[in-house]
Amino acid sequence: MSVNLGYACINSTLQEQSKIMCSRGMIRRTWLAKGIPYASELALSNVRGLREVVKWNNANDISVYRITSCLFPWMSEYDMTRLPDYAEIAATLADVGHIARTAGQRLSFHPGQFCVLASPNESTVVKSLRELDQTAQIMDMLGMPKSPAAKINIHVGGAYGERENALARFCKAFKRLTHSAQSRLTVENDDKPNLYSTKMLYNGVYKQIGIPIVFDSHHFGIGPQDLDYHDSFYLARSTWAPGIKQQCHHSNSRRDYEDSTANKVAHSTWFYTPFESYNEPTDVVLECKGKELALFKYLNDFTLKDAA
DNA sequence: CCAGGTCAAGGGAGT
DNA sequence: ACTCCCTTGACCTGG
Repeated sequence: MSVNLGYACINSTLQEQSKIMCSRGMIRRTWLAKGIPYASELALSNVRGLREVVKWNNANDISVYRITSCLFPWMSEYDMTRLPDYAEIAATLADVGHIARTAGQRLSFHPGQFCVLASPNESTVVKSLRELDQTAQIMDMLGMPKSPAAKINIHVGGAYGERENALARFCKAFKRLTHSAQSRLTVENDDKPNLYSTKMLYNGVYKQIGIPIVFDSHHFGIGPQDLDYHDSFYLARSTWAPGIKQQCHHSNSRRDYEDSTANKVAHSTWFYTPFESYNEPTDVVLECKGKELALFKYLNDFTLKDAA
């Protein structure tokens, strides 16, 4: 099979059947009240949950999985090595990494909307650098390769109507990251016309600093329109070094298929169209509300039919 | 025990 | 300059 499918963050089966989670966090008020000891407790609980999810993925032949960015609550506020449970957390993560690598399961991260390397605001950049460095530190604890095989994927952001300047700021800020973070960073095309297309990322990021582009099929449809799907896919594909499998995202619009009142950028629960990869070997993270159950349904609806 | 309001962070769009 | 919105999913309170 040329396409390996994966899913993101929550395993609904484990969560519902066994209350296994890896994204327990706390709101600010609780953080101020309970602080580091509670953060440590939650982080340990989260990485133990992650171990169960990774084992489950192996047992279910799923070889692509995005880890939640909420593993360590309030991570930016402390040095992870100072958590009271650090030794056990680190040992658990090492075990998780071993389990994943042994089975050839590819793990990734996708920090969210607040991580903006291209921001004109220096304090936002500093916070973003820290988040990426710490995320890379978790990859290191997992024993994952320092390459986009273990990708940490983000959006460029910070456009303010001046994409050229923002792209330049992004590349400049990139150089301030640790090697561990630089080696794994990837950028993704956006879902708004005023943000970045695959082509803009190719010229403004890949040609400058050489990091790969994650092609998102759904964002392609609603972002800037400057290339067709085929050319966007192959342009993104050309940024992945030999030996490191291209990774893409696929989702369907909730508005188009499930709820006409939903925002067009919202994801559907299930899939109505398969990812078009032109039969190229690719890893695809499915983004949908149905999580791993939608992955199984996708396989049933599309892949098996194709094989028949 | 559950429903529903709330929630660190950035940025865009509309006024 | 201001407000509200984006997505997501878990927190947490009050009933």
